[in-house]
Amino acid sequence: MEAYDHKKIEEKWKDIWFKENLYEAEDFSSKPKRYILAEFPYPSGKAIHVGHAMRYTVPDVYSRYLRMKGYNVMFPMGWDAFGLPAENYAIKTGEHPSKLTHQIIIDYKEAVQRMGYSFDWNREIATTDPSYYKWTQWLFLKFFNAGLAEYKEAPVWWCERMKTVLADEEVINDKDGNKISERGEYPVEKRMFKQWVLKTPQYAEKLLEGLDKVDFPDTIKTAQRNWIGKSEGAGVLFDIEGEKALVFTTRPDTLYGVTFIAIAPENPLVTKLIDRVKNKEDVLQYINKVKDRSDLERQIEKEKTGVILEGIRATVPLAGKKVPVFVADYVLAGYGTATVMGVPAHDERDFDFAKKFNLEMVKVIESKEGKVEENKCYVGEGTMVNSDKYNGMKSEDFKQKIMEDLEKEGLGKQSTIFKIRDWVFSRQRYWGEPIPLVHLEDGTIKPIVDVNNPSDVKKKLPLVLPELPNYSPNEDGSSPLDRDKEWVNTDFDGRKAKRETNTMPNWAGSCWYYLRYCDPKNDEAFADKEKLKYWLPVDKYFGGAEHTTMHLLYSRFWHRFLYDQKLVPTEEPYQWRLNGGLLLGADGRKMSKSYGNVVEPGEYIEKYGADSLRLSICFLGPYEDTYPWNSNSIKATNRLIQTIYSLKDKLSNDKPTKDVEKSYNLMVKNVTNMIENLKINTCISEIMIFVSKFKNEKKINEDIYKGLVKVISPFAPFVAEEIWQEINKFKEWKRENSVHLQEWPLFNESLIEENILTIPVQVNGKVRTSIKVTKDESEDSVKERVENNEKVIKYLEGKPIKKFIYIKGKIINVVV
RNA sequence: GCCCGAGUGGUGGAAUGGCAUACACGCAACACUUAAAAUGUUGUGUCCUUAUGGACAUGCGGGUUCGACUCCCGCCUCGGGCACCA
Repeated sequence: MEAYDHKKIEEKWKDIWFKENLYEAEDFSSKPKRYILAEFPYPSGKAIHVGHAMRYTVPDVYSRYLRMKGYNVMFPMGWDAFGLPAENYAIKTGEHPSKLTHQIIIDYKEAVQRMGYSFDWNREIATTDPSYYKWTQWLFLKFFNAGLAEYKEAPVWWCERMKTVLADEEVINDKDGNKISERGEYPVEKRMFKQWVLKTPQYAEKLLEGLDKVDFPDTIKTAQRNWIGKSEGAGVLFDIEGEKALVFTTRPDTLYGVTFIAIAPENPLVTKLIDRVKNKEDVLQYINKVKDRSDLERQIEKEKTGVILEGIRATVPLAGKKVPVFVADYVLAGYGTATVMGVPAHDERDFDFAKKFNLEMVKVIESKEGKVEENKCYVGEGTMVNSDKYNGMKSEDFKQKIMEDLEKEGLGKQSTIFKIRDWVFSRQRYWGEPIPLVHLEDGTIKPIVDVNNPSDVKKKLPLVLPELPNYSPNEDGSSPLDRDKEWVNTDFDGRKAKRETNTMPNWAGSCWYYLRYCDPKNDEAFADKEKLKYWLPVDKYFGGAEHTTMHLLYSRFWHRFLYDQKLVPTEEPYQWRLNGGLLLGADGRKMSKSYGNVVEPGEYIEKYGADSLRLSICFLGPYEDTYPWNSNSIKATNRLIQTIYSLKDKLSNDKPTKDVEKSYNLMVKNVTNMIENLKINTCISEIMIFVSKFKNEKKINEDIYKGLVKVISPFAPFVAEEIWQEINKFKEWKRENSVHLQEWPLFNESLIEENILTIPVQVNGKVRTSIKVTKDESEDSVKERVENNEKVIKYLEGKPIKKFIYIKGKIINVVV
């Protein structure tokens, strides 16, 4: 009897599988395809941690299972190696990012291979590889040519610490409500900058519609819907001293309750009106003051602020009433038309503002539930009052009616607006894809290549990122690439030109990586159309919750645009999505070096083996939940493996006992169903239950043992292969003999079913005893026996039976 | 404030209308051992009871049902997202 030596076993199979590329996915195979994707890692430290192991183990188990079920499975892996995480790490270590990412990729690859993940290494990609980012640049130009990429001056988030702008999605709130960067958690502030943006709002409607067609958890769908933020309402034209002011409102039914107009300090209307304003100095002073206030200050300010434009009046359309006009910073510059019609009686914010400035309140909706108190704000629906000829209408009906009437007069129309903003797509950092555009001296911007001309593309792309010895960011917010004058100064059709020096954000490469996996080595196109047609959409996409409104939304946006360009065959990239939970430190806090609670998988692989680690990760609980790391559970899973391994010394051809046969078939049935439904944690329980029965047998039936080895092979691939080779007495390694290319075992339902069942008997819903019934016994016969059962009689206490319920094979309930 | 999600033993969790607490961890006792570790066996929701047995328990309060962790209504707590979005 030899002891289980995980080190020897795992080292051996890791190398053999890699050399063979055992898990190759075949383009155009006649087998049904399954595209299983787990988000690729971005290198931001020197080694993978156990959190990565959690993210990849479950998808790997599932991929391995599908392969054994006869699917042509693509389960690819790559490296998202551009961007801030890698560059910040490079700065910290003093190593050049290009050298550092190269080394990290080698380390990560070794680490994931040690975990036994069944990736198809022929499809490995790295976003930093020029042959990859050539196509990131090409795709960007598609956006540019379609008018969806624009160079635009706008208030954007600036991170002083990282010296770069960030997208809205990359800015989060800390515990105190301060705005910080998602990456690094540094403070950020709004600043005016000229930046490249991709116009996501133009795809807002399509991104919303697409959500109805995919199988995502509700949490993701609602989070994306909230982020896109669709509001339906009306655009209404007000006249302000001869200037047209468009107001967006979701409540046109409150039009007759308008008692003031408020416009954002940044609204250009202010400039148009300012010379006619009597208190010009006050207004300018207010605008200046507001400009210096951060968004945070604006938010925490309890009282609303603003200033009246003296001598200026607005006319409410249809009503004809004249109302005062204010500049107020509760009106946001970036949303709607930056102009609000103030209805204090029916909007909380307008109410607060009106109270502060002692403005008139006009109630136009009477609540259904009865009279609304004077000087209270009522936001519900009801009956119209104080609204001229419309009095008495239901507010819901009036909403329609007023829009029609406004439209007739050319004073308004239905309109829909979205919260989602332009996606700020340029960064003032070195480690990203260069944007393939040039600026001519007359200010025009041109792509460096005609994307529709293959020979031009071949000649001019990729635009390679120059090797800057000093890649640190500039203090003034310009790009480090600006310093490389030789690179910057170029020509375009014989004219002098300067290259665009901003780089793309770290999200760029991940927007389309799942497309590249379908055809990773193509030099003529980002991917072959037929291959995309074969593989897409991604059938199961596993990733992190933190990407819900970032990568997951961005890549849906790219994909939908590419679909409209007829470059991809499906409307949506991912058919199904599951967000994985986190693995916390043993102390229940987020794993972090500063807490000293980071768990390195290497330590556990060393001590117990990757198989044990994989099992204990699977066993923790559902994939989508978050858990503190518990090093004890790996001891249990290690014990399980040792037990299974030792059973091979008791092999025999003797018939198995009925009990073992039943238990085995039940285990196979349950594990099969559970993997299909991705309930991986309970699979381990089922295996444990069977093994603890099986191990007590004096002799181990060989066929059943082989079945067991196949069942554990997706979970513990190394030890399964080792046992499989040995018990089949394969002299030398042959690819087709790998346990991982075998067929998933079948189960025999008839061996699981029992003829005699033990059924619990309830009296008034409480279990009091149980009786044995045969499978086909009639209800009458069961009833008779229950009625005569001693215990039942005792609990009936002589009362007559009101109702007798027998759910076949499950339960009996006697009601008195 | 609004929108999602979740609350089950000492701990991770199982059970989607049918025997609540599977499977583990931890703990305790015992066996093996000079001893410890490892391993194995048994026990382990709470309360009453010597036992047999019984009562109560899935955040709280109601409801539907023969039967509710599961479905419905109202709260509480925690986690996450959005947040002056007109």
